[in-house]
Amino acid sequence: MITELKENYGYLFEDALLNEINNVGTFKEVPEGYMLMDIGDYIKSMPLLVSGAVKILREDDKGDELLLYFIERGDTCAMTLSCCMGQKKSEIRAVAETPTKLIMIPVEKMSEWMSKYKSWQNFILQSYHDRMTELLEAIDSIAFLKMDERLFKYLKDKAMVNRNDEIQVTHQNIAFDLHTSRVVISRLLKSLENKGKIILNRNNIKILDL
Amino acid sequence: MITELKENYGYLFEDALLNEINNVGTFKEVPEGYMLMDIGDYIKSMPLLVSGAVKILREDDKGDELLLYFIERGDTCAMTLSCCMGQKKSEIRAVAETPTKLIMIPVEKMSEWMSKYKSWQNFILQSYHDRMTELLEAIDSIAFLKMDERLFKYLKDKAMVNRNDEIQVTHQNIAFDLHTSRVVISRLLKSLENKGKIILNRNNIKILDL
DNA sequence: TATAAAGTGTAACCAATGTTACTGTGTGCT
DNA sequence: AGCACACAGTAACATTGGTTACACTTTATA
Repeated sequence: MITELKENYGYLFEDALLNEINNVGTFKEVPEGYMLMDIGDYIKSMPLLVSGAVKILREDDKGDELLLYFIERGDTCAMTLSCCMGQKKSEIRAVAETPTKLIMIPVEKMSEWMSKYKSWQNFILQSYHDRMTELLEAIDSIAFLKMDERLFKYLKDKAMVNRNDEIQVTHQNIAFDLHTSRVVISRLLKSLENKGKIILNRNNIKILDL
Repeated sequence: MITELKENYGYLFEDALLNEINNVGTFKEVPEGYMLMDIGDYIKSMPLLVSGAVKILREDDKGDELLLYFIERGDTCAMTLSCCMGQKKSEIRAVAETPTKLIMIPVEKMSEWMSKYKSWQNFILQSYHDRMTELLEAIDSIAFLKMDERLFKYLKDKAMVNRNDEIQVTHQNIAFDLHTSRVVISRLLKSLENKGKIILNRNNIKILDL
C-alpha cells in the first residue's frame, strides 16, 4: 500500500503522515458499479482515492437520481468528513464509475491529524473547496444549460474520467444520471450525431468534439 | 463589538479566541441591498454574521442570476475561507438581504487559528458542512421541484430570514432570484393566491401557509 | 435455433415553462 | 390635476422537455 500512497499523495503529505496513513489505513479495491456509500449511511471511515473514479449522486424522495460530479485519483470525499465529525448521515450516494482502488482512514484519525499535520489540514480544506466548486458547476449545468448542452457536457466529463473518447453506456443510464427520460436522451443523442459531434452505437458513444 | 461577539459566538469560542477576534476584527454595518462580495473579487477578510441576513447568488456568462441560499446570524461564509487560502477569486456574489452587522476577520488569522483553537477548527468545518448541505438543497429545488413548488419554498425561506410573514418584493425580483421570467412568476403567484396560500399586494406578499 | 430481454429509433401527443404584447393601476413628481 | 413610470394581470403563442406507444435490432440464453 505504501507504494500507491507515496505515488498519489507523496507530494502532499510529509513522511510521518504517510507512515501513519500506512499504519491505520486499509486498502480497498472495488469493481465498477460498486456502491461505496448510500444516502442515510453512517460513515466510519474516509476514503482516499488511489486510482479509478467514483460518481457522486443525489436522490429525491421519489427515488429520482441526479449525478453531481466525479471524484478522481488523489482526491477524497469531503462530505464523508463532515458527516463523520458530526455523526451525521450521508446526504449522497457514491458509486464506483470504474474499477477503483482506495485507502480507508478511520474517522478518529482524521480529526486528530487536523491539528497534528498542517498538510492534512490543507488537504481537507482544499478538498472542501474543490467539492463546493463542483457543486456550483453542477448547479450551473442544471440551472443555466439546456438539456442538449447538459448532455454533451456529461458525455465529455464521462469520457474524461474514463480516459477514453468512447464511453460504454446505455441511453437509459444517461437518463438516470441527468434526471430525464430515455426517449429524451435518445432524441438529443441522435441530434448530436447529426451535428457530427458524436457517433452512436449500441452501448457505445464515441465523442468526436472533445 | 465584544458584546455582540459574546452574544452570538460566546457559546462557540473560548474567551482567548473571543479576545483575539475582538482585537483584530473590524465591525461593519451595511444596509439592505449592499453588495458584500462579487464574482471575481479577491477576498482579504472573512465575515462573521452578527445580525441580519445575506443572500448568496450565482451568475452565468450571460449575466443571469440564481439565488443559492441565505446566510444568517452566527454563521460565516465558507467560500470566502477557501478563496482566501488559495488566493482564488470568489465564485459567488453576496448581497445583504436585510440591514446586516458583521465582524470582518483578516485572512492570516483565520488560518493561524485553525491550528491554535480547536473550537475555531470545528466552526470552520461545521460551516463548510452547512454550506454544502445548503448547496445540495438548492440543487434539489432546481432539479426535482416544479416552478410553483420552488416559488413557494422561496417565499417561505424569504419570510424566514426576514422574520416576517409579509415580504416586500416585486415579481420581477423574484424572477431574477429563481432565474425565470416575470410573467411566469406573476402567473404562479396568482395561482398560489387562488389556492389560499398567499395574499398578493403591490410590492407585498403575505404568506398564509407557513 | 427459438425465444426472451435489452437497447434503440421515432411519431404523436401533452404539460410546463418561456415569450411577446398589450392593458390597467397605483405612486411619485411637477 | 397631469404625467411618467414601475408594477401587475392576462391572453396568445412558441419551445422545451416529458409521456405513451410501437417497431425494429442486437444480445443473451434456454
